[in-house]
Amino acid sequence: MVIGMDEARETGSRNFIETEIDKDLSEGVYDSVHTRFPPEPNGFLHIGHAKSILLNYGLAQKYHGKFNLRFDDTNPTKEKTEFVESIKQDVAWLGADWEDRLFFASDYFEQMYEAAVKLIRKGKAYVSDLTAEEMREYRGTLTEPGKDDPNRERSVEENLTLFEEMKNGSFADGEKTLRAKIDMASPNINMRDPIIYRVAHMTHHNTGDRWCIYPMYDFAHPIEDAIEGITHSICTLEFEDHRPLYDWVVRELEYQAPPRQIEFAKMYLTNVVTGKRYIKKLVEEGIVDGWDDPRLVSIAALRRRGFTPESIRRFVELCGVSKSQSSVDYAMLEYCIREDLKCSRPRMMAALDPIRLVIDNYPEGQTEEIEIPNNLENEALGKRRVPFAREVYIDREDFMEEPPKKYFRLFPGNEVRLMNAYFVKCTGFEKDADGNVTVVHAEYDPASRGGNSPDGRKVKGTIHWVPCHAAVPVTVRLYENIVDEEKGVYNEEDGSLNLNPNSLTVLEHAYVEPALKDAKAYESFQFVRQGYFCVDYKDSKEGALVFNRIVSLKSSFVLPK
RNA sequence: UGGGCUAUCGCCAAAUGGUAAGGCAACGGACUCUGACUCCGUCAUUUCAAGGUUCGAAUCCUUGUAGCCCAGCCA
Repeated sequence: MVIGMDEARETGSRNFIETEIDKDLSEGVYDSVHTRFPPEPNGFLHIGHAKSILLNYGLAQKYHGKFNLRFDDTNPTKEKTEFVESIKQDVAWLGADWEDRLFFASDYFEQMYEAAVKLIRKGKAYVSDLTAEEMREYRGTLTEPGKDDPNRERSVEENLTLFEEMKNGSFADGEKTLRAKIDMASPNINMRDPIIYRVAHMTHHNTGDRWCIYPMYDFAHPIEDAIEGITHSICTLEFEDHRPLYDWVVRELEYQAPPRQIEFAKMYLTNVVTGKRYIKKLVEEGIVDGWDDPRLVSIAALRRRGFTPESIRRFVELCGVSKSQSSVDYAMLEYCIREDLKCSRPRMMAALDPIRLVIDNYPEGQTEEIEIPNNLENEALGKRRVPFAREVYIDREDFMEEPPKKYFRLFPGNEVRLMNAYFVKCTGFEKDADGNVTVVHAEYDPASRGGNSPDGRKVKGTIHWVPCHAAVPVTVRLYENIVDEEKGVYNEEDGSLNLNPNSLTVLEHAYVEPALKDAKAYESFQFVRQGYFCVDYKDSKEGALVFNRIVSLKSSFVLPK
């Protein structure tokens, strides 16, 4: 809750990264904070990236520092320009403002080349002739130390010449590499003379054919950070083992006030898939539309599903930051979108599985307009007028021929309120040959207009309705998580997924209020009664309303089977 | 089995030697023109385990246990 979070701030509760930053600031290591989000443009962003983006951006905000967006595009074999645009769009949508600081690692290739030359001159790097396979053999194993490269003691002059030849295209891919000279016996494999430059004759999305040698991540990243004046280089846990190398690079290159790497645990969510491999499989098998299918958790999918940037920001903040590997309950995300929409969006009526309700004592041909507040908890959202007539659609769930105990919606003889309209009392119903209820009959109390009876009598139930003559027919798509809630995410043994067969439900004959004909007027709305929230028309590919099932039906009345 | 990291409620997560916050979920109850929302209440004598130090330990020490990461010319 907001209160809880404010209290946490007041009591000085901070995450461990803030604690580290406070220390750096008070010790004068840095006098300001500068962070960055450094994606490789090789795919689409998902909820896990949102944590990194918002963490880095949030830190910059909190400390009145700066935040950069930088594409870490040092490997032309994997990167594409199309991803650059989608990533920019997602980062901007989340509200992380990089202002004028959009950078590309590839713009620093010249400086990286110079840095490599500097290392060679210092005797800290050398050109290797080893093949990939030999390299692996020389590296040793987790338990055995590696062996020195036969070229390890090449002269500075020779290394300089060879490296320049590498740059000039004299060698084929894989023929030569540039290695840092550190320690082949280090227990940390990353320190066993890591490769810092490789040859790759390939067109780069940004630099074209200008280069045929490309720096490796471990060499490039600290340089990128240092060039941009990053103070805290925040990354995920798997890079912990790389930190000694990061520090080695900035030390050997003699940067002043070099950046500091701090690692945090990635965000995992229950019942979702983020792995490219699994998503690829789902797409190929036609189970989902693509990477932005609302059942997935890419940023674009969440956007289509109706999540707001605010709800995701809140979610990330609520989850916190730590170094313990953890998996956040999907219910937490649902809570966040509910919280955001609750007071900020109009609440509308709909009949997802409609049956007709005929009010027999309401004059035929008569209509009137009922004024309904858009959101009782937020008067600023105003009111709308909904036409009312003798026949309205109600949801099938709101009527029962033989009600169980404690059912207080419509059943023969019972009186309920049509929301904001009238009290109606059920007088009968009709069935088709198959025994399905087709029409419910009722009589209304004209004195109860607006939803209250002057005689003060109460009804226990209030139900949604839409006028038959003016309702808007729609197709509704209900999305649930693709992964089975009970069985968990996937079988780690064989990599198979436990799919939820109900992840997409299409309702062909639903009706919504007339106001929704002009759907653009409402970015999203709530339809709480049936446990559904929020629609997203704008991004809807087929023009259907997209409902997001985020309130568990378990918490409302469930019809007995 | 070498190195690195992590272990606090079903799920996140605070507490930095001073006597276990908070949120999600769950469960009671009140309220209600959406069985929603809101509100009130319950939910760790104990912090992976066992020892030890201390007036005092989730925090320090010892020994275990479990999980994650690392042997790409990926990031």
